[in-house]
Amino acid sequence: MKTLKYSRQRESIKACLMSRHDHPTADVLYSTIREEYPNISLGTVYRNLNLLVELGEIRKLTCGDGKDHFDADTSPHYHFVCQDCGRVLDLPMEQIGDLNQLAQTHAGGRVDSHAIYFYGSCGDCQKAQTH
Amino acid sequence: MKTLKYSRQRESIKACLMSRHDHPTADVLYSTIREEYPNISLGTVYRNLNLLVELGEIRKLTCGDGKDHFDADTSPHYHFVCQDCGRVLDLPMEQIGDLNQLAQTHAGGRVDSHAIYFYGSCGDCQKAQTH
DNA sequence: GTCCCTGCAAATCCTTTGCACTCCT
DNA sequence: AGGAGTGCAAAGGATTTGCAGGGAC
Repeated sequence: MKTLKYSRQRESIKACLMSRHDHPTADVLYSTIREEYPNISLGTVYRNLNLLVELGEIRKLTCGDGKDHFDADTSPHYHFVCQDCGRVLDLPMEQIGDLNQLAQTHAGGRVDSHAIYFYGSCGDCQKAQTH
Repeated sequence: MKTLKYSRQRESIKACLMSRHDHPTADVLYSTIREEYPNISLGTVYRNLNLLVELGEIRKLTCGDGKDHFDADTSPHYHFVCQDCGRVLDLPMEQIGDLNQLAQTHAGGRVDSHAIYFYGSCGDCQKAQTH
C-alpha cells in the first residue's frame, strides 16, 4: 500500500475540477491551473488525475472524442454526449436498477451504476439543424 | 456528391468485418487482411473504414480503450464493454423507446438508437475475481 | 535522510495526411 | 485521360514515462 504525500499541485487540480460542473479534459484543466501555477507541467496534471481516479475521488469519462474527460461528481449518474457539438451532459436517472437488470441479463455481469453513455444530438444542435 | 470507385481492398475490408461477430480494431483487421493482401497499408484500412462509416455500411464504436472498434452490424443495438478484459458484447434490447424518452427528457435532444454503452465487468471476469 | 512528487522532454500509441504512383471507369 | 484509391512514410494529437532535482515527513 502506497503512502500519499501532500502536493499543492494535486490539491489545486482537485479543487479546480470540483469547482466546475462540466467535464473538462486534462488539457483544459492544465490551462486553468497554469494561471495559478505557471510552472506546472501537463505530465503532472495527467499523473494526478489518474491517481485521483484510482483513489475513487474523481471519474474518468469516455466521450468518444479521443480525449479523456474528468468528472468530480462521483455519485451515480449517466452521461449524454452530443456528437455534433461535443458537449457532455449529466443524466441524473433513477432507472439504474432497471438498466442494470437488463444489461446483466444479456451480459451476465455487473454494470457500473455510473458508466452508461448515451450518444446523440442535443437540443441546441437539433434546433440549429432545422435552420 | 463524390463518385465511388471499386477497390478490391475496400471489398476485402468490408468482407472481413462482416465475417466476424466481434468488434475488431483497425489494427486487428489490418493483420487479418494482410494475409490475403500482404501489401495493403494501415492507412488504407483506416481510410476505407472511415469511408464505410460515412456511407453507413458499418459503425464505429467507442469502447474507452483509446482505439476505435468497428461493427458490421448496423441494426439498432447497444453495447456492453467489460472494463476488466476489454471485451465488447452486443446488447440486443427492445427498450429503445424508453431509453430514448428518458434521455430526451433530460438532454432535450435525440439519442441514437444504436449508440448507448454500458460499462462494467462481464460474467467471466466476475467469476474470476471470486477465486 | 528517505522516498514521493515535480518539471521537462522524449517516447509511445493510435490515427490522419501528403505525395507520387496505380488502377478503375 | 481523368480522378479516385493506394502504399509509404511522415506528421499529428493525446497520454505516458524516464530521469534528475525538489519537497514532504
